[in-house]
Parts: sequence; structure tokens; C-alpha cells
Amino acid sequence: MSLLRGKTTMAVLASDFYERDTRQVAQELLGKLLVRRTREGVTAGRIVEAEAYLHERDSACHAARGRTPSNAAMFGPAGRAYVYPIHSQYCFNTVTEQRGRPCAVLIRAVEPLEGIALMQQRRGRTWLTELARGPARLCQAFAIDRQLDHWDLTRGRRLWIVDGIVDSAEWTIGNSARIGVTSAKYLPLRYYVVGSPYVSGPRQME
DNA sequence: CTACCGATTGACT
DNA sequence: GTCAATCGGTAGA
Repeated sequence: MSLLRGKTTMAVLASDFYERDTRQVAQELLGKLLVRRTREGVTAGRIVEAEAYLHERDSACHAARGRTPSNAAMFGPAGRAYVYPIHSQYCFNTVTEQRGRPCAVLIRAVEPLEGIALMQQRRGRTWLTELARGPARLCQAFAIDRQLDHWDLTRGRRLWIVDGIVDSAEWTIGNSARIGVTSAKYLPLRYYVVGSPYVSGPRQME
């Protein structure tokens, strides 16, 4: 508790933040603080990369082929977590919109700010850029697994997201196709902080 | 029940 | 740049 001076419980994002256009939420999540508290301690970091998955005309969205036991969180209230496994790893999403619209924002990368030793321990890596760059690495560093599927992110417990921590220093939001998807691969639904070394994926052109 | 596959990562050429 | 490991979820026989 040094850099953030106990601000990790202030200004927890409420459900009305998430109950909006998914692309808007994805862009506005950049710069917000992701906070995780376990018995081991607190880890927190600034979100620098996110992708939108839409309820319409988006075959890459897990909800595109209907509701299943595994993707049910996407159909639930906005402001919940949707955590799913892939290749023996996990990815973390925030559920958005609703009114019967299953969609979500995948958090792809975080700039570590607090609990760095804990992240290093969980990841088995030292370099800051290796701790939470990439959706599954992020889940390792923050100890996010399927137990947090459906978790309510608006209550400020265990796992939540905070506004107003990082000064509104100017940064540019980059936009590109999403990484790793094999369908709807040309939709420009990935957003990232241009120039951040904590962003995953191929080198950015500036 | 079996078969296929992926919103990944880490190691390697 | 390429590629294999790895396993839960899903569809299909």
C-alpha cells in the first residue's frame, strides 16, 4: 500500500458504468484500476488493453451461438465478471449492456502498480512487462479463476474496478482488430493505450 | 461416449 | 517469425 495510498476502495465503478454500449465501456475501462484482494494480499494495476465482444453480428462472441452453462454470465446482469477457461488458462471479462443483450469486454492487459511481489510470485517471472500482459497472464497475476465467474464487480470485494486513481494524463487510445480470434477477425474492437509497454500483441505503429 | 477446437502462452528457428 | 502443449466445453454419433 504505497503508490495508491489506500485509494483502492474509492470510486468503485457501479453498474450504470457497465450498462452502456460495449465499445464505449471498453474504451473507458482504459486507465481504470483493476483491484484484487485475497488472503495473500492486494494486487492492483491500470488497465491498458481491452476488447469488445458484441451481442450482434459478432461471431467471435461466445454468446453468438446461444446460452450454455459455460457462458451464462454474459447473459446475466452487467457489472459481473465472465471468466472462462481456454488452453488450460483463464480470461477475464466484464459483462456489459444487458436488456437481453449478452456482451462483454475482455481485459487483455494491466500495468502492475501494487502487489508486484505477489504477482511475481504467482507468475514465476520478475519483469513487470511479463506479469499481466495478455489475458491469461493477467489472470495468473491476479489469481482470477472460474470461482470468480459471475462475481459482482460493483461491491468492492475480492475483485473490482476503480475510477479516478490515475491522473487524466493524456494518452492516445489505439484501435485494431482483436487478437487471437478466428472469426469476425476484421472487426476493429480492440482498444489499447498507445505506447504502453504493458500492452500485449504485435508491436504498435505510432 | 468420442472428436474437435480455441478470446493462449512459452519455447524455439 | 513458427509451433506444440494442453484440457474444458461443445457438438455429434
